[in-house]
Amino acid sequence: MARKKKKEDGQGLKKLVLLDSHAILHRAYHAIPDFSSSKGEPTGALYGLVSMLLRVIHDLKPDYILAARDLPGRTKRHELFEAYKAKRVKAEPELVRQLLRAPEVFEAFGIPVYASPGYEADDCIGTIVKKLESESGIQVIIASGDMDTLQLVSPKVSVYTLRKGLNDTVLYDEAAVHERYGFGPEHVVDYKALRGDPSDNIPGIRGIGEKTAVELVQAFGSIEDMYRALEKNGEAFGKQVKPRVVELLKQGKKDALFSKKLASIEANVPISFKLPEKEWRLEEHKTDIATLCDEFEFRSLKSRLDVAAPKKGGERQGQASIAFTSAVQERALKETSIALWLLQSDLTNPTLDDIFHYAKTKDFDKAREHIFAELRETGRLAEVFEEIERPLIPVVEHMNAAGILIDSGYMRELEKEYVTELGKIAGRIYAHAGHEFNINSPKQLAAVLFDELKITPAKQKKTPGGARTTREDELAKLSELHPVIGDVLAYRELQKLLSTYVQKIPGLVASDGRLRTEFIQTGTTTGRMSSQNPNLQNIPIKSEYGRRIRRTFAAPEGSVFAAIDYSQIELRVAAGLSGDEKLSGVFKKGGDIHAAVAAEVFDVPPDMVDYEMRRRAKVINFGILYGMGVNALRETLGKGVTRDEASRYLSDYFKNFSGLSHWIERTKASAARRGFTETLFGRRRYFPGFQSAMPNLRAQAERMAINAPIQGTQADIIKLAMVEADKRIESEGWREKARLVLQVHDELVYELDEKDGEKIARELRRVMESVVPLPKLSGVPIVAEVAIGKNWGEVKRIGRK
DNA sequence: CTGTTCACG
DNA sequence: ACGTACGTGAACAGA
Repeated sequence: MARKKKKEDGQGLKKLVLLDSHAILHRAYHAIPDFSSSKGEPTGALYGLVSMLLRVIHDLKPDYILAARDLPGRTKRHELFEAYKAKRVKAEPELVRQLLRAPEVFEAFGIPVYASPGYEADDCIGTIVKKLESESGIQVIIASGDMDTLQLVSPKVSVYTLRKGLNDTVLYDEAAVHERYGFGPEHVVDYKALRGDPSDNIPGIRGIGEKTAVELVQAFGSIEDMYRALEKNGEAFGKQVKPRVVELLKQGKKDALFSKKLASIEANVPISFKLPEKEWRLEEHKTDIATLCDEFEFRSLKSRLDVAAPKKGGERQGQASIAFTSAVQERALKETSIALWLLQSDLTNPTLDDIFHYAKTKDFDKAREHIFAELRETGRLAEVFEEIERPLIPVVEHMNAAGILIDSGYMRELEKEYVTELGKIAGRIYAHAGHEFNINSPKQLAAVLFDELKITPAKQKKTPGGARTTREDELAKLSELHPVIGDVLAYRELQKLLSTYVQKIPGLVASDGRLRTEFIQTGTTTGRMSSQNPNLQNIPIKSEYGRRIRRTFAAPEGSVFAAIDYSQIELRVAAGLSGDEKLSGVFKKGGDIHAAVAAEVFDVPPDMVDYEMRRRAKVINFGILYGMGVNALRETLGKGVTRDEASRYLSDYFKNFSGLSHWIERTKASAARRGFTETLFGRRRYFPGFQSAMPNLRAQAERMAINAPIQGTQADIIKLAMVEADKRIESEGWREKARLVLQVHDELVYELDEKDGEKIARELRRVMESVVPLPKLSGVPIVAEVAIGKNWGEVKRIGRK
């Protein structure tokens, strides 16, 4: 299977990997700063280099490997521009020591290194690439620590680079460059010419940032074409480009043309390049690499090489073994980083280095042993690992791989509409202000509102940094004072939705139409998951403009979405954990929890609870979950509620729900005494700073200590539900009919076969509701609701039947 | 790179 | 008298 796939991918081409040695070393040096051998010699950059080489060999399975490097001394670019790479000349001695030893690594791997005095590695790479492009049958992949070589991408050339840290790699081919920038590789230099590149000291045009540069290149292509358009017909140009930008372009023409020269990679470096006669084989270099790993004390890297003696035949045997051990290693790294996170919940998404650091060893096997031994000592944490986190790994992997279908056409419609609307609102704001300014700048906005328009808040709130705040909730209080406030609030909402979602998502959709996030199992201190690149756990819903964004999340032909969410799960958990009889009683009886609590707190019969009473009860209910104090409650209730009233609400609440009140006190005390809190299933969160003398810090720790077991138990429950639901899908034979696509803390979204959707959804709900045995939560039932629809924005509740 | 703001639960 | 709600990720401005 794997072999066949490989052939199709490669289309019969030989793969050549071209490495930028120093770029990788620099990157690795900063990612792993304080790695050293037992003799105290710094080895982080070298470790990163070897790790990257092994990764490249495993991921790309090259037929040839070459490298290029810079030589010390002035380059052609220095002659062009004195400041060029000024920031880089002073490398730290720890890095220099490692740069000097890098040739040993390439020697061991049997990789030839090209260099030419006066030229940079990129230029050597450019030259080699150009020579190879005319040669048929070779596919080139440039492996680099930065994005400088993107301009070389072509149908036969792609760039393999590190997104962040050392483990997250990405492969840019032409389509990926288009996806990332909205223009092709041939215009990457034009983009740099405008925007500049601070890390390379390419100036660009001051005042033009990423966004403007992208727009200009998309509109005009090369900067030469752009300036031609500007000079030939300034009026037409002015219609397309903001006056401010036109002015910057005129002023900065010299800078732009010069920057383009600096950013351009040369293809005429005098090197005698010839394709090696023999293809590169891992098998032939294994012994040398192993010796090198011993020398540098890279035990875990050596173990990636350390496989059973190759069997006869199969020319790719060596590489297949590496692929296999690497997969095993990755899984072991996962199983281990989760364990570490359970022990140290503040250490979200721990890396290999965190593991080494914690276990005080660079031997992976020893580190793993150490961490799991500690986990077993705590007893219940080991259970959380075995029962919840470990079985969850494949479920999350599947969810990440599945992605979710996006209706890109609809998204583009939204973009047009939002852009138009935003323009109108901005126009009104400028009219009020009497001039244009950057509404996105809190500083400029504050100046306009508070100085120029003289809008005076009753109480001028400050940001933590001391500036006058322009936060939504503070501005909302001023809406009666000036009509511009409403426009500013509307502008903010739309601008946020537009830039964060509507304009961002289409560029992230893969060629199969699906958007893939990375759900991180260890992403929070409380036990919840997080989602990134992009974050799909904060897709809007509250406003109509926001809800329409959810409508672009679509079920494919023949499928429906089922969104199954827990109903008031945190409050139920609080009732269950505390065992508070009244609160538990309300949940056992069923019905409207906020109204029921209002009846108790305001001491009226249930049918006398009005809208405002229910609203206040709801605010208090949520506040309790976060350990809210009197002042925060007063502020959140709003509507002129006084401090005394707020204080009375709280005391009435705790008088009524004394079980909850006692639980809160017990939890605080226990956190202070033991240094951690525990969820229903035994997950811990540690509080190192609980003993702080400063009252505000202590209060903050107390609030966290109340919230952690509640939020954490909720996380336990939904994670367990994900595992159990997956088991059910397997045992019922629903693999083809049901797949989990999203988890949003209290909600699971499945893509279900249209015909059996309702049936399957009801069963999954039952699974979600039954993962916690009733007595475990003082008899408080866990309830989930099912909603079904063709897209995420239009799911409709279905009954229980 | 930090501070501010804001989307979600 | 006061800086007081928990947990995230992301865009943008400005240094």
